[in-house]
Amino acid sequence: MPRTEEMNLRIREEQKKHIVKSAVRVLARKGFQSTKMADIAAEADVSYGLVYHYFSNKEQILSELLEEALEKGYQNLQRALEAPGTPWDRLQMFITGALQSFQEHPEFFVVLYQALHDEETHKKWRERAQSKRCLVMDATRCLIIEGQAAGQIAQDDPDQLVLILLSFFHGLSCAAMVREGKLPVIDARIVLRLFKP
Amino acid sequence: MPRTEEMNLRIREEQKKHIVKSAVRVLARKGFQSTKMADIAAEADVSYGLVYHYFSNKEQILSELLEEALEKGYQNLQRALEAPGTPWDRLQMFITGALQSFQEHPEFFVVLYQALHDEETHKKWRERAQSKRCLVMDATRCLIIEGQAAGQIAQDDPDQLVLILLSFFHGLSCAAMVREGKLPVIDARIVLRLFKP
Amino acid sequence: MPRTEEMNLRIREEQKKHIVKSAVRVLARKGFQSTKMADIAAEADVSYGLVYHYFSNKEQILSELLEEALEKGYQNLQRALEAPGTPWDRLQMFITGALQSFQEHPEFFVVLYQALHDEETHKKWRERAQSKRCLVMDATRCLIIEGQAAGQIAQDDPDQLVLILLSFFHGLSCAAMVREGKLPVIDARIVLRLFKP
Amino acid sequence: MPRTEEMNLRIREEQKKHIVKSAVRVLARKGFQSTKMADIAAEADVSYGLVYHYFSNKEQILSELLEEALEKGYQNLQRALEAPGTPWDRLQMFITGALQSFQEHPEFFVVLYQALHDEETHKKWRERAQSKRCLVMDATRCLIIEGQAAGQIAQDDPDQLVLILLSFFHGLSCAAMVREGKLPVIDARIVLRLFKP
DNA sequence: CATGAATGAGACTTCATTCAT
DNA sequence: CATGAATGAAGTCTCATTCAT
Repeated sequence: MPRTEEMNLRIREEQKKHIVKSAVRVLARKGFQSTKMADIAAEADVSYGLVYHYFSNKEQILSELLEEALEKGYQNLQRALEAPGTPWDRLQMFITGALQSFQEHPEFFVVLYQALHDEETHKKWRERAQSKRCLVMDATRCLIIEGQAAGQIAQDDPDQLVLILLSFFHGLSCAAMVREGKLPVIDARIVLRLFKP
Repeated sequence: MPRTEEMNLRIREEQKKHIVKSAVRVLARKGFQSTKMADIAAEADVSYGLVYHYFSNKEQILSELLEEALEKGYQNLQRALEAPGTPWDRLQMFITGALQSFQEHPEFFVVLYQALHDEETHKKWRERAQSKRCLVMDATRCLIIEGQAAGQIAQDDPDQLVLILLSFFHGLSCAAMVREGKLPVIDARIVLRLFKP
Repeated sequence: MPRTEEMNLRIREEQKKHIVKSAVRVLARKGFQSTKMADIAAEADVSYGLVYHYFSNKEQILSELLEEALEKGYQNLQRALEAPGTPWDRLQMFITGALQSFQEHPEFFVVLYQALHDEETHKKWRERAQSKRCLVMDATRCLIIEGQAAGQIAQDDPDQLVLILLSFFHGLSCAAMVREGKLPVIDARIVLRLFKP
Repeated sequence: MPRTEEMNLRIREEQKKHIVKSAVRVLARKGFQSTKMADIAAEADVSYGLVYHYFSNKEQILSELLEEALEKGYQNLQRALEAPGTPWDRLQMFITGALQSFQEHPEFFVVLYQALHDEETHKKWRERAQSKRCLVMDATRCLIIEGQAAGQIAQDDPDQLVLILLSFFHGLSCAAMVREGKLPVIDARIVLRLFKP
């Protein structure tokens, strides 16, 4: 009895997801250049020939993965921005959500930061990552300015505040990656003090 | 008549320094794996053969460079710890000094963070970098605890405070690297708010 | 459906053997240093990438090849030593067998002699080759001494007799290599005159 | 006071000789390909720049050295051939002289044999070495035939006798090279038994 | 769908050779 | 005459990718 079309489709779907999930772990640990196709295949416990069944090349894997990561990174901000409540409430929501994301999936963010900073990343992806980052920075700046207008946030240079917050996020996801699980859970209230008037 | 012994020595000395200085720039931009020897040679404007005249291989360059970076990274902390004044004063000094270092030589710190996190870095160097990082974390934690005892620093979990500060430093040096010069100068007073009781 | 496990194994087995067989020919002609991986690949009529699929580096090929050569070189002596008959009979058997080996597979012996004499050979292999040579020398010396006691072999210094015989073998295999086929077949009786009382 | 012309000349002469003498030792130990210019310079205890003062390149050193070696190798045979006495006397003289040469300067002969057998040697030199070897073989064969006619030498195939003798010489010089000094001195009378009727 | 044998571009590294001093 | 800094061609080796089964 031959496999049904549908079964094949489901197998494809699952294998692809499985490979991406494995890839993101290795990529976060080693970086794009250092990660060999064989590493990804080994982590996914499949032959490297199979990886080429599902992805046309190494870059393709990074692409799919970054797409997902960008999505993840933005969702949280969106949710916070669109939430009801004062600017302070929304800032708090953003930070809390971000902290949780980093704790849960540092790999995605580490890969994202690599793509953002590594000169070797294909231009197309670096630019997409950078433009997304700009969006995040702008949105965060707006939120801060709004909060300052409402007297809820300290009257410092918003650019500095944004830079401090996002730099902290970057460093935190790297730390979470290396010492997975052995990291203290960060209390959002401490971070929020940065913004206290 | 051959070149004098002394002249040769000076040439060697200067070329080596020149190559390391060039290397740190490229390495910070591209990462160890992505950086080709040809890239380093091109940045230093010498033939790649010459690079091998002075360093036995790529790893050797990283070694010399990390040695220097570890030194740089630690000096600032040492100075702050040994300074007179209250714990708060010393914390302020440490943060101010660190912010300045990142502004001036982000390359060194970025390479250092790469070595710290990249699984591909030769074990010897990853371990040295990690043990130095532990020293920095411990010293910072002590300073914080002292400050808390003196009532100058918020009574939060010192581990969290340390992690937040160092993560921020990491992210900041990466940001400084990518957008050299186009970054707002961070006011230490904002960062210090993290520690305000 | 993937190739069966067994087929892959057989392919591996055969390709490895094929490459070693090709390698020994080139190595005997050019020597280890002068033999490029490309030469070996060309002789085996495969890409040089494939050579690395089966051997981790050039040295590894030499290793496997020397292992085989040492085996070959010793077998003949063993057979002769363990044969029934007078010492003279056994000496005759040894010489006859050796002459035939050199005629048939001079390559192996030439490579072996290179490893023995060339300072560049990895120490491990030079030592193994030398210790095997010592075994051969010792065994031959014993045989000679036994023959002398039996009055069948001339009463000369056994060390000289051994040295003469083995030196001749060495030179002969080199000559056989260079002028493959165009060499007169050596009559063992002439060589045996060296040992006539 | 500047150096006189004559002094310069003598210095040149001596340095050249010194470098060739050093080169032949290293070349015999390592082979042409494996011998780096730096090795030769180190053995001669001069800078490698100086080697290029005296020789235009590596091949040139080999050339001068082979010229000398060919000379050495032929002289002995010439002397023996032209000596008075029976063919047997002359054969004895040849063998005795050869044995002594190998004892004293195995390096030259080893390098000569390398050039003879190594496919990588510049064609010109391989051909010169081979044609000289042919001369030696021919002369030896003549001597043997003459001896056979006189009833002094065994009535075996002269080609085999020549091959055996020269193969032995080759092997012996290699052995002498490796274990310089620790070799028993070969008694020509044993070797002469090969030719006894 | 799945495997791993096979290929070759490209990076690392060595070392003969040139040249300024 | 003498030195060693500087260069780049050529070889070793890695690994992304193709393809037969």
